[in-house]
Amino acid sequence: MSQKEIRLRIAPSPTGSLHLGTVRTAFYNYLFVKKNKGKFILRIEDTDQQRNKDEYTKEILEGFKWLKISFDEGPYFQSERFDLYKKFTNKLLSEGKAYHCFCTQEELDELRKIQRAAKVPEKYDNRHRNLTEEQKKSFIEQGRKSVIRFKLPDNVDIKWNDEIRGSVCVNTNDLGGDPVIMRADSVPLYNFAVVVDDGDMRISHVIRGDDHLHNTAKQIPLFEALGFSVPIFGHVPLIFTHDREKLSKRKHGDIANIDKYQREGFLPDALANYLVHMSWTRPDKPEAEIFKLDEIIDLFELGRISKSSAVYDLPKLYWFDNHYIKELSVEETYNLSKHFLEKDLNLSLYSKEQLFQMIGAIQSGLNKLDEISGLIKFFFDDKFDLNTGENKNTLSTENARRILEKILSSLEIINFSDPHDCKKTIDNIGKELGLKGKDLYWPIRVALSGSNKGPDLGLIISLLGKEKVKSRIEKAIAVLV
RNA sequence: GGCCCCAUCGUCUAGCGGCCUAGGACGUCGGGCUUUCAUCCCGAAAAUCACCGGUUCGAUUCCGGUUGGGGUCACCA
Repeated sequence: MSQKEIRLRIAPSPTGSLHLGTVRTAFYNYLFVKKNKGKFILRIEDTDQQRNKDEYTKEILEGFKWLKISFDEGPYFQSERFDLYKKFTNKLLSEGKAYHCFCTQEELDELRKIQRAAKVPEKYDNRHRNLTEEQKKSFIEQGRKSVIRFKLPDNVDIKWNDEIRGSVCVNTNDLGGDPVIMRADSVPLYNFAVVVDDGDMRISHVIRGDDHLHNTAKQIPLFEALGFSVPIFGHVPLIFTHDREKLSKRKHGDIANIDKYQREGFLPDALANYLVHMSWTRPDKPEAEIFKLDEIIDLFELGRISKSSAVYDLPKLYWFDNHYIKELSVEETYNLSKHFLEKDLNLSLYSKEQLFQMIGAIQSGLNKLDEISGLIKFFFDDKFDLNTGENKNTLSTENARRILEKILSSLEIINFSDPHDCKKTIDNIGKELGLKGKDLYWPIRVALSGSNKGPDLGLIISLLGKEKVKSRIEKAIAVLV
């Protein structure tokens, strides 16, 4: 046998924006492709005209771009390949491997009702599998439409060696009866379109979510019936919520969709690292959790992907993101968060250098980039509340008043151009008044920034400048009264 | 309910028969460094390796069962 080309695909459906689980399997696919010098293909599974939306397709494409996942082929759209599905349906039909089923929805519902009452598994009973010509004619004369079903072999164990789970076996009798592969309006159904495409595109490895395990058992006979070679499968564990159920677009849209992470300013490298590391550790040094995708390509093995589902944990994601944010230069951080800053703040108030100083002072505390505005907002306006409990407590002491008044009268001797000088002046004032530490700094902090925590005080004073320091301290003193 | 999958600290995991009185990371708590917060550094608590039987001189590691959790059972994908 000649060496088969390594070809993998990711096949999202535009019935929603890009799902976190899809992204994770995409990363695993990507890693495997790169390691084996294969081709990566993007296919959009848009056969469900009811639920598809163009904007989702756009979001999916943009999502992959943002994540720096690129494809060698595609995107292919299933909606543009209906002729192909039709052709293969006819092939199966002519070979007697598929048949017309004239059942109405009502008949199917009735069947299910009976099965449920009898407490037997609900499945199609293949009743139209061997219709006579007369019966068919009669149905057609009644004006009934027909779908096309695939003849699933009876009572056969479908076995495959899963790259992640090991050997898996499902009996065809537990697959729900002969599956519909094409509707009366010639729209192909998922399990059929997938097999036609995977076969036609010569996909060598199908790495997909665990929830497809039974679909795989359904699809293998289809590959064989169609005359395609069966790809190698690998089923990656699902992502769970803390409630231990699978992360779904509908129920957990707030965390399941990738655009959230894009919008809130997570770094793609952090997301990739977190998602991959969730179920995979490097073999050379498992304790090394921080890695970029490109660093682990050679180390990657599907077999090291954990079999059990992993619970999504935001704090851990934050830790990864914080790590990568700290690796950024101030300028990179500025560029990446510029749209947040421009939206929330009047940037013209400060020079770029001053902005860089602000960012440099708070960068190491960021879990995600959109937190940045909130942390430096006080530089831009004094709309913070001095009357809240903690602020009020800090300001309403006799010492606070002495400090603030002293600063007001010392405005002329402060060298605002240098943070260190600013700090030194404050310390000198402290010495004069016999105050230091919190007693000295907190009232000033609160008066200038509305909080007793934040960046270096000297930096705050320096960047704020004489006028703002003056007005804010006056305002604070007024509150004391 | 049928079928299938899974099972180590709260969470993610290392472990592939003796190195394990189970290691790392996040989180939590305590301490140090800082005027404060964050970062950083140090330390602690945290898993009778779900349970019960085997196999073995020896099981977290192998086998079987039980329990628990999950997935899936469409003319959705």
